[in-house]
Amino acid sequence: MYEPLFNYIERYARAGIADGEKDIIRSAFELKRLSKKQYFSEEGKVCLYTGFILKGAFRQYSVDDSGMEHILQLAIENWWIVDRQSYINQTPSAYFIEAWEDAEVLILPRAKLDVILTIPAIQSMFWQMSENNHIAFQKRVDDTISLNAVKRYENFERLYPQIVQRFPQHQIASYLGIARETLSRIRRPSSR
Amino acid sequence: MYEPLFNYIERYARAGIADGEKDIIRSAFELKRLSKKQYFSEEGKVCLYTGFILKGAFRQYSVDDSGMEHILQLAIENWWIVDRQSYINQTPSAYFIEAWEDAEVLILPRAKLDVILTIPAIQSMFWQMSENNHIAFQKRVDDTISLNAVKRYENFERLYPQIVQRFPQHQIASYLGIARETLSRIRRPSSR
DNA sequence: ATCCGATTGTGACATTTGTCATCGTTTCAG
DNA sequence: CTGAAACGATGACAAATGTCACAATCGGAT
Repeated sequence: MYEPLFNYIERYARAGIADGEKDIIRSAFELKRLSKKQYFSEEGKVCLYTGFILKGAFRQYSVDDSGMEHILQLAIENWWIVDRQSYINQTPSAYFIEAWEDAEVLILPRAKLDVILTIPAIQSMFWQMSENNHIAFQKRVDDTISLNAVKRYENFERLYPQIVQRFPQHQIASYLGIARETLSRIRRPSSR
Repeated sequence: MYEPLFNYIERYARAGIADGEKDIIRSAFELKRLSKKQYFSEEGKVCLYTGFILKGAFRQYSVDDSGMEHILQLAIENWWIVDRQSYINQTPSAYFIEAWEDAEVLILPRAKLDVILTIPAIQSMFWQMSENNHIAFQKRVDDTISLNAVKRYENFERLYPQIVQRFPQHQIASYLGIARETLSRIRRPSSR
């Protein structure tokens, strides 16, 4: 059950994990199952866990004054889900994180974070993650201010083909910051 | 000369720095002066330094196929400038970082990064910075996909009033992902 | 002081994208 | 199996934003 996590850590930390360290990790993470549409965390509540997705798909979104949802992140297997701001500072979250398919997640409570950070491979993995995350967000901002709807979608499709398969179109549209009708038209054969 | 940096570290790390540690920091950072329009780092070249701005203002931007500039970041005193991707991995950068006013920067070569990371306060400051940076980018993405041009500008103006004062309008427009004419119209009295 | 480039403002118009209404299709719980 | 809800497509139109052209203004270098 923990294997995908161990693999992930070793890949990103570019270092092995000792058996003793694996025990620490096993005692820090816990398995949680969520069914479709169940919340991993909610707006107004503290995000209690960092989750490593073993199975399933999630979306993280905010809801504006007019009730419109804006999708900030879509995630599938081997991705992490968490509202860092809320999780780290234990403050109320501005986002919902919702299972979009029945899911299995390894969850890490905030208090256990400091424990596993004593493991060098974990530290180095988190640095790397933080780095990658930064780069991805920077790229997303760059794309959003530079490209029109068509190119943003083509880009997204190229980068995350699996995501496109597993989420409905109107959620992809929301992620890209365009109306669902616009995405529907973009996907129409004539324009591609 | 190093005082603003020490203050910054102590504020973000929420911890003091010992005198010995200050010496390490002093020997890791070096002062660099740049005049207006001088590059701190360039597209295609490795970003050699992380810079802490003592004085002046910088912009980080990419240039697309049609020669259009897209501003990813604007920065002034007490901010950091670096293309993390390029700096960390020592790979060619996709961005230009340019002084927009005559500037003084404390620069940290990549090789010295590991040295100062042995100082706990520095580690903790970098975690915090990384955290804040993540939150800011996440917010920027959220704003960009959720809000129209007027609200994005109002937002920006409220968040970074100093920046608005010190950069020309067309660069603010580029940062916000709108045409300079559009921003000019937004700022026209009638609409506010 | 003066000149030149950078910056800003503005009108006219084009293009992109959003909004609204509606319909057909798919999915899924009971 | 079946009905309701979710999803996706599409036309008509509206609104937002971009593009182009040009004028006005500002600001620094000589």
